[in-house]
Parts: sequence; C-alpha cells; structure tokens
Amino acid sequence: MKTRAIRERIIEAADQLFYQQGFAHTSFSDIAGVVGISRGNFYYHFKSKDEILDAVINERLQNTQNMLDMWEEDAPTPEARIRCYIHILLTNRNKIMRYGCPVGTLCGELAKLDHCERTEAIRLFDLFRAWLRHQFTQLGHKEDADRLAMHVLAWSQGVATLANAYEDKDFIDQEIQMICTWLEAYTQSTKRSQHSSDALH
Amino acid sequence: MKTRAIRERIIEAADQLFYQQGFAHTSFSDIAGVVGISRGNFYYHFKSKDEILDAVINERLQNTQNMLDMWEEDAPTPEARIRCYIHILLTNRNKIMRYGCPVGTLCGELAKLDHCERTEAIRLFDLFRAWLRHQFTQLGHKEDADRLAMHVLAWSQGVATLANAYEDKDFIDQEIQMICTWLEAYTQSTKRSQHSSDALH
DNA sequence: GACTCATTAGGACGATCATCCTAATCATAT
DNA sequence: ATATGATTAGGATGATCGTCCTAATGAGTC
Repeated sequence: MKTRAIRERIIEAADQLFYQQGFAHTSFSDIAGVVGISRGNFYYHFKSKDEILDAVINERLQNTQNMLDMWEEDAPTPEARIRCYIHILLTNRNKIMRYGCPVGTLCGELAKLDHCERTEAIRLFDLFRAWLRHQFTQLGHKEDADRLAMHVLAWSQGVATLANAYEDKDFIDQEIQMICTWLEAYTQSTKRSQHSSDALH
Repeated sequence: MKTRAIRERIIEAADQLFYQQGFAHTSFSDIAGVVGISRGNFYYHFKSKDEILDAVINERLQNTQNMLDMWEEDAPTPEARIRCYIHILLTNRNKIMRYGCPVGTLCGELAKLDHCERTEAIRLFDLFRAWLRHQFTQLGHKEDADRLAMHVLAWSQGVATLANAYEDKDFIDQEIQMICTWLEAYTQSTKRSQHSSDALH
C-alpha cells in the first residue's frame, strides 16, 4: 500500500513549505513539485487545501507531543526539562532566523486569514503551555504555573520574531542565557523554600 | 488638488487592510472598495502593489517617528518614556488581540514572501530599537543599551503574539505589570549607583 | 465655446490558483 | 489472460489576481 507513504510525503512537503512560504502563499503545484506527483492527482489524497492544512497541523501536534514526552523521560529535573524547551531556539536557530517560529507564524497567519483551522493551530501552543505549566507546578509554583508557562512561551516567541527580523545569531544566544538565568533564579528560590520546609520536619 | 487627498486615503486604507488581512491577502479590489474609487483607476496613483506597500511603510515610519518624538517631549524621565512604549500594548490591546503587532506581523510575512520591501519594514523595528537604546543609555546602561532595547522589543513582541493567539486580555495586563516591575528594578539600581556617585562628589 | 491636461471608470489580458473530471495506467486476484 | 478496483496524469473550468489600455469625464485656460 503505497498510498500511505505518498500521503506522508505530501504532509511532509506541505509542512516544510507552509513553514517556509506561509500557508496562503503555498500552492498545490509547489507541493506537487516537491513530492514529484502530478498536480491533478492531489485530490485523490486530499479533498481540499484545508484538509492538507489540517493533516499538517495534526502531524505537528503528534511530533510535538512525542518531543515533549521524550523530554519528560530524558531530562532529570523540571528545570532541565524547561531548558530543553528553551534550547529549541538554539537547535533550530538557522531556520528561526529565516522563517521565524513555525507555531507563532502559522497562528499569526491563520488569525489574519480568519481561517477555521486557526483553533487547531493554537492547540500547538496548548501542548507547550500545558507541558510548561506542569513543569512549573513540579517546581512548586502551583499558583503561578500557568502564568509562568505563558511567560516562557511569550519570551521565546519574542526572541524568534526579532531573530527573524534581524537574522541575529548572537541575540538568540544572549536571550537564551537570560532565560536560563531567570529560570535558575526561580528554581533556586524553590529549592530554598524546600530547604526551609525540610527544616520544619 | 484632490489627487493628494486620494493618495492619502489609499495609503490609509491599505495600511489598515495590510494590518488586518496581511499584505498578500489584500487585493486592489479590497482597497478600492474601502476608498470608494474604481479598481482600474488605481494605476494612476500607484504603479504597482509594491509601490503601495512602500508608501504604507513610509507612512508608518513617519507616524512612528512622530509618536517617539512626542514621548520624548511629554514624558519626564527615560523610565517614563519606556513605559510609554510598553503601554502601546494597553492602548492597542483589542487590535493586538485580533491582528497581532503591526510591525512584527508585517516583517514576518515579508520574510516568508522573501519580499524586497522586507528591509524597509525592518526599519520600523529600527526606530523603536534606536529610541529604546537611547532611553537605556540615558538610564546609565551605556554598555547594555542595545541589548536591553532588543530585550524590551522581544518581550513586547512575544506578548503580542500570544495575546493574538489566545485573545487574552488579562495576559497582556499581567505581562505589562511584569515589564514595568522589571524596568523599575533596572532604574532603581541606576538611581542607587547615581546616589553613590553623587556621594563621591 | 474650444482646447488642454489631469483624472476617472471599466473592461481586457495573461497568469495563477483551487477544484473537478475523465481517460489512462497499474497491481492484484481469479 | 482477463477482470476489477486502486491510483495516476493531465487537461478543463471558473474565479481571482495584478497589470494594462482606452475611452470618457472633469476642470481650468485661452
């Protein structure tokens, strides 16, 4: 059954192109050209452009969830896990400088297009938000967990936006440093309060 | 001479539509419909769509410079002036929640389109960056002035991006509070060092 | 009133797009 | 080998777009 494989390749190609050129500016011809199939054959695999977008978003949701799960397993502490998130900025630095953040730019574009898939795209943010919230809860900031999660999200989004505008490598490095310092201060205050609560026992 | 007035109205309408719908997704018909002139008459005022974009960016550059100049006059201290910048998030809160930041989203779109006017759009960021840098220099952070300016820019961009995604009023208010607190701590450390340097005299 | 020149309206053009349709091709089972 | 159903290629269609062209209109001058 090769149909499954072709479908995967279409989603993969569309994913890349939507990121690099934007959703609206990417045509069926573009995707077909990358995949190497004819333009007209597209409708056997996807009934509409919106359906491809939906598949791409679902693919990204799946990949994102897998990534978060892996971090949850591999990194020893909540602090280290949050640093895993921050370090995407470093890992994808070159792509971010050229195309911005895949999640932020997609949500922004769909908001302007008033596209119905917009709510689906925001679920990508939801994944990171809930995951970060969980980490901060584990750090002992139960009350502020969601606010802190949103703060880290916003911070990284801002870094991506300006890094894209100025194509500035050093700026990304500096901001990552700042976030890690900020995060460390937050976790140390937690450790201290944990110490003091330990002392009570 | 009514030509001048019509030209202004075209730029004004294009400015709004580019912000609300994006540049690529806004057609001549859209702009003509808002202005109330015929579609074909457009080429008497502007030879191409890129020319309108250029005019819109120049208009924004002019308005932005005027705004910065006004803040420079009206606000008494560098700290108060930086707060003026932060408070755009509050003043334009509803629009930001619907369409994001006008500068950030335009630069992001033009980056994806690989559009030649991209460098012009970034000059909008340059205006804020240089102005903020000047304020931080006046606050005594001469070495870090540009880094701090970029930091404030990135922070506000991130807030705009997430406020747009989640359409969250309270989040904006919270982040503005955080920025102001952060800024206050920065200026108080300056005042302290100024005090100590005063004491040396 | 006739002439000039700026301004306008509206259609024509070619390109691109998403979508649809149909005939051709392929693999597989009988 | 033939039949069947999945898969493909490529053109047709109608809509939209940026751009161009031209005839009509308007205002101001001689």
